[in-house]
Amino acid sequence: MQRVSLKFLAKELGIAEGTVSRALNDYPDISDATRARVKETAKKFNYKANQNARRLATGVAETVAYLMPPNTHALSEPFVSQLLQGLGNSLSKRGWDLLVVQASSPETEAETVEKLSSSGKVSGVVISRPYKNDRRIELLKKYGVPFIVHGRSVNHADYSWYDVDSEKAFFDGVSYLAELGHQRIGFVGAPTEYNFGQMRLDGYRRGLQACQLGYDEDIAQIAEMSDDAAAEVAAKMLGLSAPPTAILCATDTQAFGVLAAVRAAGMTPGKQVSVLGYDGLDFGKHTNPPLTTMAQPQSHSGEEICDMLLAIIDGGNPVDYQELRSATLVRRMSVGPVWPQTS
Amino acid sequence: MQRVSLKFLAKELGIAEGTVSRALNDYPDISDATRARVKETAKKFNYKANQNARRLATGVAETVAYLMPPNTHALSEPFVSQLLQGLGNSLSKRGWDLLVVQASSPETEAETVEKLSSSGKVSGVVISRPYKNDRRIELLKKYGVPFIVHGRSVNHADYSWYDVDSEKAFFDGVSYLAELGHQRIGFVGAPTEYNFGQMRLDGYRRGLQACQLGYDEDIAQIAEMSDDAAAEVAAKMLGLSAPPTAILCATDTQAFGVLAAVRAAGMTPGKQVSVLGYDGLDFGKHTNPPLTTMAQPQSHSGEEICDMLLAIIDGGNPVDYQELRSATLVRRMSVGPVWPQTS
DNA sequence: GTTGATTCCGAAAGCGCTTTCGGTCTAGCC
DNA sequence: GGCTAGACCGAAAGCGCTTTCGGAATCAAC
Repeated sequence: MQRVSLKFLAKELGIAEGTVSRALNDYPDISDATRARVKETAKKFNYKANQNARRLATGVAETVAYLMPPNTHALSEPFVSQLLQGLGNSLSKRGWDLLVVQASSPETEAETVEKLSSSGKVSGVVISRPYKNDRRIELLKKYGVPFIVHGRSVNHADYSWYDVDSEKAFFDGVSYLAELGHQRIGFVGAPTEYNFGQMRLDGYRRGLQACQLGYDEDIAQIAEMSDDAAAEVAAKMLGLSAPPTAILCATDTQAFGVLAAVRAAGMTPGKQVSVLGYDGLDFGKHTNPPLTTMAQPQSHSGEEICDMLLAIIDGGNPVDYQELRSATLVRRMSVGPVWPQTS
Repeated sequence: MQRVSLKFLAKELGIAEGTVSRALNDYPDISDATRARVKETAKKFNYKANQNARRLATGVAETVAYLMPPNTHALSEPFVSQLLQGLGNSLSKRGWDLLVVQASSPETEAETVEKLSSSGKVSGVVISRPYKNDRRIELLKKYGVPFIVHGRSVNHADYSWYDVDSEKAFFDGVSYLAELGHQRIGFVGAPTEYNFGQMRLDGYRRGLQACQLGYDEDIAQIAEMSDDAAAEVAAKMLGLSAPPTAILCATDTQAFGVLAAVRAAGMTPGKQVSVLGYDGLDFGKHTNPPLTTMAQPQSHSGEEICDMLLAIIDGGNPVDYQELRSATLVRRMSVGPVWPQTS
């Protein structure tokens, strides 16, 4: 396979390399006639510019990187493929590339970001699920690489982010449960090193206060974001002398585990104890019973994030690109009014 | 931020650019002393080679692309993130990049492959879910780009692939169901334009034959790979005068829908009608009832595929890299012995 | 002290593209 | 018909790195 280069085309057409390049890139100083001629033979020989050369010459990478959260389990991170798809979609429209980068471990995340920033191979990066104080964000700011974070760290005033107001969602979740008569509302939270874990916990606590309910740490526990870990925690709560009548979960995946724990305790979710998830995973339709959950409007988050990032790359001010979406309740079967006391 | 280049380092050290480069790349003709000196100041200034330049110069892209299946729904493609994770993991160990490429539509897939192959930006590509006769595979062969397909097309003798023997799995699945006394075994298949769809159908039919059961197309239907589409098809089967007592599904996602259809018909999956899935999704634990399924050993498929691809890129013969794995049955609750006739 | 082999490094030529700069050629004007 | 403007294109520099080649320096050996 003879690589067809600019030089080749130039020789073929009998004109200069630079002219071919300009013709292909629609420079105004090329006559329509030669432009047409060039484009035609380019197509004829199926010419595709060598991206590495082009990028070296222009200095623009035309690539954005997505930094995968480390050690994710398929079940725990369904949002990743959605996001990726959206990003890839928008990017390809512009002819840009999507690089998926993975740190081998949480410790090397910072280093990974550093390498990414200084290797010149990306024009922007998006990261997910920030910690409360996220090293990666600092690095990205330091290097001046355009970026946007999917989520928010504690101090999120001076960069671009896209997030769902989960604090409010959990606040509302508690209210919703309280309106159904629940007085003992449990919480299975996500690790608070993640800011979203903290925010959801905060929302839960604020909700409790607003409803005049006390916070009891026996029924407000943090669990790893897996179904099994959540199930374990929930089982303990359920075994308490004063068990919760409803349990709010930081993620749907955890809620799946909690559902299992409730059933394992011989009770029916949605009856003796309600469970409310968060994420809005489609899978929730199929659980036993179907999971009531607070859904993130994540259908097009990838596209939106991409557009925001591109805007920043094009010179926009990051601070102008901060989007806060809100979750919506999707009622299925796992939440019901408080069950009459049986004891 | 002053970009620190080779030239910068050279000036800093008072030696030639080429020398710095060779020192960094461990050429044998550099004294230990200068090599050490170079590496030290490189680290000091946090030098990271410009990848575009390096790739242009060496001609090797150090990048592999994963071609995303077009229009996938999160629910239908949980394998994607697993695969991506495995690929990314293995690649990053070698310092390579993972490009995620998406065709905007099935029609443009070929073009996308073409652009990928001739733009020089990838050293290898992996594609998923081939069609029976896959244009992409032909193109990849034509361009001589190392690649490996996750799955197999019909003629798979002369390229590298990694697949699970789903034909056998479905054959076994039928036998398993037959042993439980089922005589009318239905099938909800995947579109047969995909070779895996065809193979699973073939396995099903072969299984039927082996068990001396007739093939009845009323209860062997193809559906799109979504829960809803499968549910619709299953509902029709269940409404037949001679409905199946067990239904085999091409994918777990479809099985979820079938489960729902069975329940909607007022029956209990695993009792009046058994349903058997394929994929082994973790989520199957949480369905109602938990889904019995044939699990792909996909835990490390990404890593394995990556290793195979790298071996080919390093000069291996593609034909030497063909891996056929087998599925294993994971028994949960959705399959049971044939239910006593009620009519 | 000359030679020959070694070791180490500098110089320079690319890789394939972009982009600036200047020059030629035609058209338009008085 | 000379002059100025465009219009259009060729030439060449450069992006940041790799790699080959040859030369200088060092060393050992006779």
